[in-house]
Amino acid sequence: MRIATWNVNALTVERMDRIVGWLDIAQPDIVCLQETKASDTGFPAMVFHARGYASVHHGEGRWNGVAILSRVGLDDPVSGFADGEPPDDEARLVTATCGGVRVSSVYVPNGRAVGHEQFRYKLRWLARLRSHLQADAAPGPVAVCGDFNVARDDIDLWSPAAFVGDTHVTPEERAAVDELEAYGLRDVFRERYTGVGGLFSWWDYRAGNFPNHKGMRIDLVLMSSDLADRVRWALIDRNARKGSKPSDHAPLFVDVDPPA
DNA sequence: ATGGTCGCGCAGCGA
Repeated sequence: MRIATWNVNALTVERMDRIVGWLDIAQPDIVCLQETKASDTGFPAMVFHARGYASVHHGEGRWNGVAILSRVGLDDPVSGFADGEPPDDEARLVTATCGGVRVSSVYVPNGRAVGHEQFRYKLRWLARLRSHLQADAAPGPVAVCGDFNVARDDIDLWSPAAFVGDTHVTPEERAAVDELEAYGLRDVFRERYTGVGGLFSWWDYRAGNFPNHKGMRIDLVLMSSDLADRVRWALIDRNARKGSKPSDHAPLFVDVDPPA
């Protein structure tokens, strides 16, 4: 079973062509999308349906927006946090059961600048994600996939010096993701490429950063151990970042023996 | 060269 995550940076016409073309080539079974920037009524569910994918979308229109596509079933969808607290103002989380896996598509707030109100929101949001996972917990494997806007280690940066004092790399942000690992989720891509640098999932559009290999690894697939132990391989599909009108993120996919 | 490019939506902000 192939599980993918991709921050697509809006579902423009050109971007939809890319996504559909990528589905045809990569043949993922489950896809978590972020930054659809679509309303729920504007989400092109029929395009995905025609390719054999059921879908759930949680959107707000101009900004954010997350979705899950699945061709191995899609049940019990939940939009946003399931912790019983007041709903988040922004559409950044959607959860569903696909192929026996409880899958969440997450778009963690960017944080804007260290100390900014949006930075505090980011830290609160990551803490609340853990509460959500605990509240949503049921027996069986879990996969939390998406744009975490956190580079977990300096090896996930093209240049650690370039990010001193910036968001995405602070101890507080990294600790917030470590808390998810303490809860029992594993960064399965990094497990397969221990100590290997230069493996990025996002590149700034500006200044030729992509051809110059100036990127960050901020998109993650976190899996519960029962699933992480069954991973066969993982790949960031850098080819999908090439050419005209790309997203600024590349898709990450993980192949796993399906749960028993 | 301390900027650069996108998307949204029609100015300028957010990433």
